[in-house]
Parts: sequence; C-alpha cells; structure tokens
Amino acid sequence: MGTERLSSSQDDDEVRKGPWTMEEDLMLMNYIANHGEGVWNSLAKAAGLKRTGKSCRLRWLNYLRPDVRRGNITPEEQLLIMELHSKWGNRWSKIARHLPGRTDNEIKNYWRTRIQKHIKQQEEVERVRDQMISIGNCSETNDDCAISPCSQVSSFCNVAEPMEISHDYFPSSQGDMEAMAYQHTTWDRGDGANDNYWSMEDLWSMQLLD
DNA sequence: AACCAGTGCAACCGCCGTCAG
DNA sequence: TCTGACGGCGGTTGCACTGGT
Repeated sequence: MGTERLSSSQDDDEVRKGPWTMEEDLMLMNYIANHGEGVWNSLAKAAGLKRTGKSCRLRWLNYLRPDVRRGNITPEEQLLIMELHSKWGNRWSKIARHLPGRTDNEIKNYWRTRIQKHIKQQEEVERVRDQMISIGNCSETNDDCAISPCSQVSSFCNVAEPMEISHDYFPSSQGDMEAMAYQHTTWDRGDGANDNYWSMEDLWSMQLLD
C-alpha cells in the first residue's frame, strides 16, 4: 500500500490506490449525499472517482460515514469485544454490529494491536514460568540461580496480567485509558502525499456547503 | 539532531457467498 | 445449472508517527 502511484493527469484510465485525498473524500461524500449508496462500482464511476467500488465502500464504511465513532474504546466496549470474541471468534463485522459506530476494521485492529499483544505476553509468561518450574529444582545457592524463578516470573507478571475477562487485563485507571486511547479523538489526519490535513468536521461542513 | 525500533491504523488483497441473467 | 458481477469479510501489508537512545 501507500505509494501514490499515479498523478491525476497521467494514466487517467488507471485505478488509483493508496491514501485518499480530501478531494476524493469530498467527491464520495457529495455523491452519496445526493444519490445515496448504491452499486459501488458504478457509484465510483458516477462520482468521478478513479477508485474501485471496493475501495469506495471501504472508505465510506470505515471513515466517512457520519455515524462512525472514533477515538477511545470505552471499558464497556472492551468488555463487550472480549465477550463477543470469546463467543464468535474473529467475526469482526458481527461483533461490530453490537458496537454502534464502531467498524469491523477498527475492532479488528484494536484486537490485534492491543489484546493480542497481551495474549502473547501471557503466553510468554506461562512459557517462562514452565521453564522456571522445570529448572526450579536447582539450588538457589547456585550462582546461575541467584535470581529466583519467582522473581523473574513476577517481572513478567507486572506487564501481563491473566487474560480472563478481567479488569486487570484492561487499563485500570483513567490515566491508563487515556494513554491507551489513540490520539484520534479529534482525528485530524495528515496525508503525507499532499500535506492536506482535514478532519471529518471539516469534510462534512464542506459537504454541507457544497 | 539523527537514528532506530515499536506501535497503530488505513487501505489493499484474496476468498467466499449471493444473486441476476 | 452455469457464470460473471458484486458485496462482505477476515487477513495482511506498509507507512506515518512516537518515544527512546
């Protein structure tokens, strides 16, 4: 992903890929505001976008839709995600339906980046614990065993709490929560390709003016 | 100030199910 | 029944950002 492959003047027939520009966002929003959602491939053409229907759909559903919620996943939402994931596994779209305003992509990313990390840490804890238990018979007077297994394990435990749906697992304090929350509450974004910075509020106000 | 590693997320890819012709 | 177009979904990638050194 990522490379702005095409300039607008050349390769007019080619499909654009990579980050969406503000102009493209506006075109898509304008079109949907006036005509509604429809067959995405023809929508993309009719809107004058050199994007695939899939790309337009994804952009609309995950980013441009007015009811998309961004920013902090609340503790309630975290618990819900955990519960639903334990029930349904990686059925992200199904899970997302129970979290109004959240997209499957957002939940999926959240799971992979935050929760799965903790699972890995927990597995590492267990692995180390098993190792320590298996070599735990060696004398602690031995230089190699100068640090007790328990103290080594506990250093891991400080960063990885048990994975049960427990509040220990989640950031416990408001400070932790805020630290964890991605700094997108205003969710301005920068597009490195053209240095445009815009927020959804900007886009929607522009769209309304249009 | 420069570099590097880790993190988070937007967007793409490929597969599968559905449906109309 | 077959086939192609399309939408939906989960997995993956790659880039921007951030914090540490």
